[in-house]
Amino acid sequence: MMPSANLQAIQDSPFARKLAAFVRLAPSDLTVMSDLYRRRRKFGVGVDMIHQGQTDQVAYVLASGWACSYKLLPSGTRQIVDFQIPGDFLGLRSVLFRTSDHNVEPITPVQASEIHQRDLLAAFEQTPRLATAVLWAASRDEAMVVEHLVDLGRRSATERMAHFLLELGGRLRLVGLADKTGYECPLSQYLLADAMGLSAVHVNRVLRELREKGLITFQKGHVSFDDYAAAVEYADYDRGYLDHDGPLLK
Amino acid sequence: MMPSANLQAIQDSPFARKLAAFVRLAPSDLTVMSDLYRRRRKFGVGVDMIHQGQTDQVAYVLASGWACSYKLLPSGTRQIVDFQIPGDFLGLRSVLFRTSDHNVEPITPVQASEIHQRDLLAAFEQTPRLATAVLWAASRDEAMVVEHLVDLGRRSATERMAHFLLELGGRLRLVGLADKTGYECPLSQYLLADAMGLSAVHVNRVLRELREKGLITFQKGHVSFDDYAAAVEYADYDRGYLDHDGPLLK
DNA sequence: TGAAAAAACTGATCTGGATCAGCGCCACCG
DNA sequence: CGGTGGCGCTGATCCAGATCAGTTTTTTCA
Repeated sequence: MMPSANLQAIQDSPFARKLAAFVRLAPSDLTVMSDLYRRRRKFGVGVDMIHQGQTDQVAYVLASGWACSYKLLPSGTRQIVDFQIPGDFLGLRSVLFRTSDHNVEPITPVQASEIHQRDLLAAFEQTPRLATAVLWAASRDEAMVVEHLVDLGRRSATERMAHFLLELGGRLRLVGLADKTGYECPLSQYLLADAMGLSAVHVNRVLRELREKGLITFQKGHVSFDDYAAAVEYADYDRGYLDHDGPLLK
Repeated sequence: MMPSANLQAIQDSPFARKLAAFVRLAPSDLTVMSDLYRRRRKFGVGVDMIHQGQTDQVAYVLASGWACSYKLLPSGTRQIVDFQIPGDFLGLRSVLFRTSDHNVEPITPVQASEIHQRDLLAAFEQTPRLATAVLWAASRDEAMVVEHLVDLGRRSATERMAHFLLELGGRLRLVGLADKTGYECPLSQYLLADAMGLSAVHVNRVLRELREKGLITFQKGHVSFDDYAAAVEYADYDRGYLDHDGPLLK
């Protein structure tokens, strides 16, 4: 039997907090999650966690730290597809489906729980609610990639940045790492540039513009929403799929 | 018992051809697919097949015709996220996961088979191979969305167009609607513009450039590869995840 | 079969963001 | 404690692609 202190610990983990936003988790779900969560690993900055072509049947759940998934181009530039924050799955696709076609790299030192395919599938059989929650989370992550695509295709650099910072805030809020006023953010302007399809120089100017517009300030590793409502309006940010209160499925 | 003429018909369908590229399908798989494939519907151009916020537990497999999924922006512009061609699933996400967050619109008159959630899940239970094949196909579609994101973020308009036309060719080849020399393509320059994040005017110039470079010609609804190898090189097109011969899983 | 609408195409001009070249400010560390 | 490399920041210049304003060709359909 699991000691209840342990159960409390898993309940407070970013992973559980995030899934709890999608379904109401029973104590038995938490026990299963706690088992999944056991095998901890650390990654230093600059050490790829997953690289292109890798076919391992292993995924991770981020416990702490930030990472990013990206694709390299022959020109030497890269496109960051998504950032991973605590509670996020990483390599879920390569476990459920096929081989990975992009790299994942830590941005800060990372602690992550290694999850093997068979353990995940076994857990899904034990608690279908967990499977539902994980698939919903995966589904949300994909919706964000689509939103990111719209960003790159049809929004101006400044709208794009505002949209991105709002979305990141929504995700962090889900795991208790942000509130309505702002959040800590370890992303350099170079990383932002690689994600937004901009040059680092222009990222700097765009951040200045958002600050001068009185919408969002990003300085010294901290993002603050100076006028949340106006920023939402400006960026055409649809909070529906991220900002909601309480589990969607009771 | 299913008459073998019928079995032949389903085997020649784009849906079966596509899945057969991922797994070797047994006759029993084909029988199950044929059942799924039964409920045919037609859609005229301009009639949305799926629209934002819809929560129906229904998906389609395109039997003939082309469609596109897109998101509208308040500015009135739109971003096309992906095109659907015969054999493609459409709304699979909304069936497996949650509500749809984008619109799907036919580009040409479309024939599609309606597939209900319970039928799909029942089919998966009967033939796990089918489930594997469908999930692999879904996985490939997502890889394409990521590739599209890289297009928009980090490739020039001309590279982007070349990459897109090559990728489309690869997809069409999988269902027997293209060969190495080219394919029929009903996309207007306006549609291309909405997909590539460009203006229609610029799409026109980009197509001219590709023609003058001797790489790809797109005229009168027909795409032809004038120098396939050079185009692949120019566009940094990774054929790995699309162009392969024979099923990946024997 | 002829008019109207849609699509392809073109030239001229403008602009958002890239690129180039640099400065100042830490944090690290030998 | 002086050097060095990373990061934030700035001004000047350039260019890919948008926008504007059409003309021509093709398709549609009454």
